[in-house]
Amino acid sequence: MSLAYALLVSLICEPKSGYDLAKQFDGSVGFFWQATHQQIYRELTKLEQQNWIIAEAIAQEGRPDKKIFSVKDLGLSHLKTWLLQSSDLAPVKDEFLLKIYAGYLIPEDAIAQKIQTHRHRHQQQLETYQAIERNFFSSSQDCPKESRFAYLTLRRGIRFEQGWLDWCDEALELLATWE
Amino acid sequence: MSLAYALLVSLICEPKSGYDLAKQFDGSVGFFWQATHQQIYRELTKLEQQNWIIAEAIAQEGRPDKKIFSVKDLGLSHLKTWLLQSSDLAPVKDEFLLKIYAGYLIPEDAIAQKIQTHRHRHQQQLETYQAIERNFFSSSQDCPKESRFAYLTLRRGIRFEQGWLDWCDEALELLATWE
DNA sequence: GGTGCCATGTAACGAGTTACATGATTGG
DNA sequence: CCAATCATGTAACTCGTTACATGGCACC
Repeated sequence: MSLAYALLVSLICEPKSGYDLAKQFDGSVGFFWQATHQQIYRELTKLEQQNWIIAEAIAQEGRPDKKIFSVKDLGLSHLKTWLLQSSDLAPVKDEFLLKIYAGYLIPEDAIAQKIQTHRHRHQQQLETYQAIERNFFSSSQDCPKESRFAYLTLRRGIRFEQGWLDWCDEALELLATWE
Repeated sequence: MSLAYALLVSLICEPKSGYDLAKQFDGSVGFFWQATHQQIYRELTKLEQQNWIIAEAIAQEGRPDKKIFSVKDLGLSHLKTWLLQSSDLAPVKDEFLLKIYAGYLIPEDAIAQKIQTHRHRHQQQLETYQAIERNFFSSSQDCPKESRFAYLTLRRGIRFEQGWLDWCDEALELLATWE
């Protein structure tokens, strides 16, 4: 269900095709919602049937036609209703933590290695977020109105990654003292 | 796929029934992996067929029979192999962040209200985790060997919730200065 | 007498994944 | 010439959710 709303949010910013949506789900909205292109096409078909969005076929030279989707009034009003509803906390589903939990079953240096690798990946993700912060939100003061809320979510991303780094350091330290 | 391993991890600690597993998925393993009882029963049937686990029927007076599952050698070796494999970062899938991102579509005080509610829920979750820390891991020094890795995951939970609280405070402050 | 716990299960559906398919264009 | 990008789609599958079903026991 949320996928539909994620698509609407993205289409409101700017009408685009299924292909564009699939790509965009690597950045911005993609930082907190993911979908494959098959899921997206399926959902778009449904939304068009329900009259929440409308497609406009754009002929292109030397490439396949594009179907550009825009949000209709019906879609927008459903989206606003949904935005006002309260949402439960997102459940944590983390394979890595499951592996740590069962860590006593494998050698201790394998665990430390795992945490190191994990730390490195979060480090990289943090750098990605920080680059966005530098490029688009140089000063939180003069943040343009439209992107203020996007900035809030970016701040969450940065804190999230930093939190992981801190945990990795603590975990490695604890492991060392326990040896 | 991970569900199977989550079940194995729990069954290794202590053999139990599908019903017990479903309940237990509220605590401990349930903090980072969830499943409904139907998913669990379905998966247990499959694991038994694959010879990864074995069931023992326990007759009970005045209640339905119990089927207690234990992990077999085949299951344990598969689990260990899996534990050593590296895992990707868990994708963030968060409806709340999606709503914040689209926050410019609804009144600003509704957003602040949302963040307040959200903060309160994370506050409660944090207290749950802290209670566990106080009761079972009074001092990280004398943490019993078996629960050391569980303690690491608990520390992650605590940091995660604290991180949300900090973000909520920052977000509310930013909203106030922007008004 | 109704609600809730114990314990297991079926059925149907919706969401998400993986593989396959097409066909033209651009770049190394 | 091969791979990648653009752009859309079908098919088959697994994973996850919701509803329904049974049947005895304990508690208020």
